[in-house]
Amino acid sequence: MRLTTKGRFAVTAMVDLSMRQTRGPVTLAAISERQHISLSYLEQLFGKLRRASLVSSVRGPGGGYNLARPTGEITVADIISAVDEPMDATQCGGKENCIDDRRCVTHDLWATLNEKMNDYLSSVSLADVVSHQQGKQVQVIKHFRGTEGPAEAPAGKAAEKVAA
Amino acid sequence: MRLTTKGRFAVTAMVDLSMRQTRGPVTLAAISERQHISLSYLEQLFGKLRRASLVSSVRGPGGGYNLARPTGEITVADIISAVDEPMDATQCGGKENCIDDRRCVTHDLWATLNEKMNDYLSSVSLADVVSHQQGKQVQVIKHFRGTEGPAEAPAGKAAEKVAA
DNA sequence: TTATACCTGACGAAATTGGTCGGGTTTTGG
DNA sequence: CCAAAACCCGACCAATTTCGTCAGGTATAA
Repeated sequence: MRLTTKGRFAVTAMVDLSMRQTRGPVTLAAISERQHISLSYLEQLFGKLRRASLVSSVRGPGGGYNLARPTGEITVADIISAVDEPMDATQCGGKENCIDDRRCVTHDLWATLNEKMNDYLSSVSLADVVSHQQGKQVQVIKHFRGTEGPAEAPAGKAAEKVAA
Repeated sequence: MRLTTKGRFAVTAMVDLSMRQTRGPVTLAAISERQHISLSYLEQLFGKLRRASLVSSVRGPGGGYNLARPTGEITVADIISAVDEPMDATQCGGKENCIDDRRCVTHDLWATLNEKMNDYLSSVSLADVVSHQQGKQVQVIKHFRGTEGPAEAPAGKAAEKVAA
């Protein structure tokens, strides 16, 4: 899990998409204009997002992008790991042939920290970010109640956290 | 708060230092050998760590580095922000002249997320990492400690915090 | 006084970032 | 049918960052 401006662009674009998609597909051109991200860069990012099944595309005039899942089921971690390839960080490349006797210290160290980071970012959904962004706080969760089916653990937890 | 391999090297080195410093200062050469990080790169990193008052140096033979504070009082966030200059991310550079009417969306969005990230990494101390690393599996962290009050304040506050 | 070890700055190759360009392909609507 | 809208794709590029080398310093214990 790497955290760079690239991931930020992606999350920013996805938040924009979340807030507009109520009326059909959203074009990259519109996102580009609103968020001041170059169209070509957005195309690269959304190519990855599509391949990661986070968005779906509609081609032709009137087309654009839709979220592939409800906002409550897409996490910040999903987005970031879709566009930022994971940094390997353990120079032994996952093997256990590190010269040290008991696996190089970095192994478990980063595995643990990575996991923690991922846990956290996985607990923040697009819905959380959007609702907070709109100043409405937790209201969005109520909105979803009937239509969403059984609420997932991460989303619900995140909602509590934001509410707290 | 950026998260790259550079920060990982720094944390790795600091963990190594933590585990060895019981018997006097630790030389960079020793860390270099154990963690397979080049000596010159370590010197750059420790220059920053020293300037951030996270370590203190002892020159001359028998010298090396010591932690400037007990392991429980140095957090992962301290280390990372010492070596990774913060990513600015809001292309308006903190100004409010973003072309959008109501401050570009990225502003409050990243201020909030940044704050959350920082809260988490600030809740993990070197002592936590080391004890977990040594297989003790001490119930890792008491994280989620602070985040109650400030998080939900209207966006302006978070922005201020980051700007400060 | 010498070896140890920190300290500093300049320099560089490689990767990443953020973006451009020039082409496609699919689909709507006139 | 045909043109325009929009996604799709790969090559390419400047700037920056990453990771590291090199060549010197300076402080200090032995």
